[in-house]
Amino acid sequence: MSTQLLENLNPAQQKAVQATEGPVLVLAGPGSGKTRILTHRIAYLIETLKVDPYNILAVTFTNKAAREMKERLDVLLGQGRAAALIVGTFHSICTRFLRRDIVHLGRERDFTIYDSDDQMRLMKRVLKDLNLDEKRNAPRAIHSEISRAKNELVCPEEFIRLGRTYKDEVTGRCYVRYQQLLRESNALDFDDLLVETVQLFEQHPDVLDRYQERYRYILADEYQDTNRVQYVLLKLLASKYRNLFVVGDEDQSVYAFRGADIRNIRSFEDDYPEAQVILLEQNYRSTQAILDVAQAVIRGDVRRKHVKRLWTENDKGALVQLQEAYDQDEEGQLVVDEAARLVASGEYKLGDIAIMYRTNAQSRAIEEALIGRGLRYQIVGGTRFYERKEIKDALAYLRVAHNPYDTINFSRVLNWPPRGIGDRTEDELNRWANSLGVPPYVALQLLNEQANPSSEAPEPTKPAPFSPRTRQSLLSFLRVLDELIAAKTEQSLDDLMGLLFSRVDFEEALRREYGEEEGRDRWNNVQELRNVALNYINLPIEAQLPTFLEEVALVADVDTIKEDQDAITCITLHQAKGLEFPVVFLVGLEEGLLPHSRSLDDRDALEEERRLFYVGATRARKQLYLLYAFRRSTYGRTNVSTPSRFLASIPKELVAQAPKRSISSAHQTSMFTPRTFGTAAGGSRRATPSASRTSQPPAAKQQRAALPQTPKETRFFAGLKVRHALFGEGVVVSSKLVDGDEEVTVAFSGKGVKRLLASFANLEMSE
DNA sequence: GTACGTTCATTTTTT
DNA sequence: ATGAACGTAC
Repeated sequence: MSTQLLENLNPAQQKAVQATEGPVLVLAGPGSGKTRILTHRIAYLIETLKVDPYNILAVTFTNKAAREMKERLDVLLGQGRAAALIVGTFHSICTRFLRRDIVHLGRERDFTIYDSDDQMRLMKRVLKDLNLDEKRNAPRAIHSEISRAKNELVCPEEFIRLGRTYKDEVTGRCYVRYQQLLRESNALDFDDLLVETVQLFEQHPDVLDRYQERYRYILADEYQDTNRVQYVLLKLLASKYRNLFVVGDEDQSVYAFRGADIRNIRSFEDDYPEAQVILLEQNYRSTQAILDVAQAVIRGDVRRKHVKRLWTENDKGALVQLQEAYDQDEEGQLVVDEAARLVASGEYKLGDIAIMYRTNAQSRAIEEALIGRGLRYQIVGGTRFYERKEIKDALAYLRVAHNPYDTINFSRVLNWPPRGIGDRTEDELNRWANSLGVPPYVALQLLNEQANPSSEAPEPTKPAPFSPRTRQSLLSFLRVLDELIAAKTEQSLDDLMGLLFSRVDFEEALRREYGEEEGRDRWNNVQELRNVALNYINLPIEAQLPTFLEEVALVADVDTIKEDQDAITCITLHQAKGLEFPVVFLVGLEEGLLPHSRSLDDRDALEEERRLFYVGATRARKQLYLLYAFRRSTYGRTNVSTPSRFLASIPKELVAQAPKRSISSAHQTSMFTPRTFGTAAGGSRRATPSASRTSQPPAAKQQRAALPQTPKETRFFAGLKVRHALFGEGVVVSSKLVDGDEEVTVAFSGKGVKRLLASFANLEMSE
């Protein structure tokens, strides 16, 4: 087995794979087999150093990479040998940790994960709560400030303390409120997943120690793209055994905008003075012609101190093609014609070809050209399946069923489909809930209690400010939610969705909203979601919904690329990182696009754009095409454009500058018959992610509230989350002292409002 | 409260 | 070009 482990690796790669224990930094250029090295290193640890796979943690950049790594390990080691090995992205790994241990931070383990859409809605709610004008304070901008702060591990209090400008002051207040609402909703946003994990480790050394003991060997890919919080995470985990094996390439650092700090990789040797550093400069992927061009571009950065000298034993290969198109439509035409020619020649298949661009918006012209040609394609990114409105709406119901305190998704479905609850009512409900100190869902339960007092009726709360008619609408909504909440523990996810779609009549609602045709398309999409749910049917019922929701939140778009289906891949340069294709078209190589106009006034940003070009070019194995358009329309306006400055750093002899419109080299493509047609936009062309199975961790070990003999003050207060053996999860509405005991009014999810005596009820506090 | 028309701003890249 | 946001009419 060991022989197989090392064969097909060159000496430098072998050296990396067989490095002794301790910190290792592998600086490796594109196409040098980074992923391969990581995989083989893991195999080597297990096979030769006899490390238990259980003690290894590997961080990859995408879930797709994680999946592939596990598959390759199964081949190298034999099926199932590496089953205990943990491989995943920072986000999925941290989620895993938190599901287990977030209770130490006084939080529920069943937290909801907020994606960017949820985050934006939450941000808008924050602005509303703080009476800030959305026009003057762009939610996106404020959110990205907050996100940046989180990635640098700056908490709200510190942010305010450090703030200098008025804008900082506003952002600081938003940050505070934003976190409050997240907590009230029992939700974490993407950034929180990492931040909370760091907090968990910093505040609970015993917990950290447990993880350090478990993960004695840590490996991380794309180390140049780590940001502060990721860096700290790795550092904390690795600080005990110091077996940290990282792989990266400065020249491929393209995520500064989300806080990636190139200094993390540059100062690795300072952090770990005993580190072994291994340099890999041989490229196995691309032809010499392609490498020459890529190198020419990256060397254009005059500030670079040392230039990695990439080399390859591969053939020179075909010259890189450079071509100007008249406009973006012709650009699409040229690409598609050439792609069709390549396929017709029999040399390549559709799946060998990728079209890469800087911005998602560019995909449209390409897509139209592909449809026109009838070539099968897949677009990675853009409007993702899970970001379609109808999908988000369906998911929103499920997420509220899972976690009724999720304010944002609650608002989302409150009046969808329209049920007579307008903005006015929503505001009123929120205000009323705020004044009671409970989430809106609990406010609805109280409203119900006021309307139909039960036998154990708690004392009347502050009367709700709704007209009878509005109240009816609100209560019928509550009934829908409660039915779903009741069903989630008794029915499979598939049945739960069935109930949702019939009870809410999704099909009808979509038809009403979008008309016959589009309504049907969207309804089909929703049903596709139900198909995805079938992947979870073998899990225990109580694990199906949470697992499904978690995986839906964490799939990245690049994870959904299908290789088994022969199709051209359209993808942004960022997402293309780590991938390779025999044929690559880089389109839109113009000033303002690559480099992007937003980067023009910042040297660092500009150099990042250059690296982006480099990343794109080095994805190609055999053939690289560079295209730009003479004029391009953006937002309906057309402008004359200039070729990208990066093209200027490529020596003329390295490219074949095709005369205008000659890439297509005529229409001798009649032999070519398209096999399938890409589905037109709006349909469900997008791949649905296949879901892997993970079992849900066992139930939380809750802290039990110790009851004093004779309470002098209430231990429970409004808004506190509690658990009851019979009624399950609930939120305290009020509490008061009665005859030396404490009488607590609690609104239980799906079970209504109950009045309980603290001494008998055995309420467990969650925070 | 909803439906429909008008205006207006909007696009960098992502887990 | 597209879609969100706002106003007016029902």
